[in-house]
Amino acid sequence: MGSESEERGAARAPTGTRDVLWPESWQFESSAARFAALVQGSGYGLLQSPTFEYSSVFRKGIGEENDVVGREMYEFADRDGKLLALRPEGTASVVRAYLQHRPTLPWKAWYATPLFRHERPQAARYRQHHQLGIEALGVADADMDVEVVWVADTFLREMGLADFSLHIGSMGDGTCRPGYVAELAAHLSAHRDELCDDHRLRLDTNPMRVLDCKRPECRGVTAGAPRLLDHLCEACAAHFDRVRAGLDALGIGYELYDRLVRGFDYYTRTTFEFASGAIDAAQNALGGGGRYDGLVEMLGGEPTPGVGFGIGLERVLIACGAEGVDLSGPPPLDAFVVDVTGGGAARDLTIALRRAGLRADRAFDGRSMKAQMKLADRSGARVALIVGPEELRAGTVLVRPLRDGAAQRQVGTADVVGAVSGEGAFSGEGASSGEREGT
RNA sequence: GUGGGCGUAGCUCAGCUGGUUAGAGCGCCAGGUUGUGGCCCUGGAGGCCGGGGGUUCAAGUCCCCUCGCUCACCCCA
Repeated sequence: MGSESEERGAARAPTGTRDVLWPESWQFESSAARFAALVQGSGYGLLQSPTFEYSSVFRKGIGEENDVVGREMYEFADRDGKLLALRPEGTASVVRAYLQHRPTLPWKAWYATPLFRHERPQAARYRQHHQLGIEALGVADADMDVEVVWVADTFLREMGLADFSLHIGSMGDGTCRPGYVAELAAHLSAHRDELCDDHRLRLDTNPMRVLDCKRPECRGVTAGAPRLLDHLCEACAAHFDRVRAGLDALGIGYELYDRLVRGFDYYTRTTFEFASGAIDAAQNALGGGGRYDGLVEMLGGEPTPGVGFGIGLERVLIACGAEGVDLSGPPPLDAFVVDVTGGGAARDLTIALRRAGLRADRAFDGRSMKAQMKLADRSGARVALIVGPEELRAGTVLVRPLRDGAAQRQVGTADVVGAVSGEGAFSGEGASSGEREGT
């Protein structure tokens, strides 16, 4: 243990974390960009908030007896003795920011953030992972629940996923849940001896957790337990009906889960989860969310409704891999400059290309032409721009296409940018938006 | 927090019942082609065989400890 536990040798990333190198990292930035486009196009604005908060933000919102806050949170005192915590989930921070700045309601915010939990790592589970999420505060309308589910569902589909299912349920609210929990507790207590070891003990702190237990002992008991959905008050039942009607209207399929209990205390009414059918691991939840009409109050504000979701980016990408989704790679370079005259031409030409809005790179250290050509090939560039003694003398550049069989040709130095553009630069993106001033 | 599996070159791995200078493929570098990538050929660099201790004439190979990775439980994205 202790600070000297690291063995001699290369430094390494902390347990449960990982480095994502190029080009794999492209999947992260492109997915986040896709998400941003979707939510911004749906009226959500980015909330950029600190990665750590005062611990109380999470303790009050998530619930002390929840593992995420009780056992897994990275919590520490800073140099001023303030108790801080690295963000273990996304929603509480958004609500805290709302309370601090009081943006006009309804407030629709989105975020992309790393989350930290000190768990034992395993497949598809890390100590630092990334979530993309949205939160809508100040709207009680069931149609907002539907919108939130639609956004999540749409994002997953835009990522190319198809093999996943949506589970929805309702947690009730302050009117109906207490009565239900009492009834559930009574049922469970009557069968206390039949429960698994863990839940025999935890039964009293949070009876609803037992519904989540996968052990056969608990399953046996909960199979005959009173169902939450049968105990919703009129208002909650009507809300849930409207959510379901909305999903039906939008053609979003789902399965009803009468025992869907999300981990955090703040949920009320609608809860939902997306589970991948493709991930070959125990951790197949892609994301989830729900309504949390009591959270603002729990953190010290007036009663304010809210609903949102968080999606695990790593899991989405794992699911894409499992489903064989062909995630597009990064756009290739337009040109790679090969200079065998000392490097001065490469220096000037490369910068000129970049100033013209082209994607360009070059070789350094005066490597052999063969070595530079290998780098050009490996870079993925569409063309190599070769400058040798002849070109230097003639004031030209040899434009050599690398991706197709087209013939190479000499181009005057002043015309290189145009020639490279003409080879199909930016063919995918806005065709003529690349040019700046005419140079 | 609990349990299982595994730690040999940058990567994926081979090293039989312990026996001399530890191997392959890929990747990398160089040369074959003195102005040209992708294919091919040749050569090269690169390993305290995770770390420590023990058994033995001898350990990458056996034993113990430790660190790390990994999978599952728990919990969760």
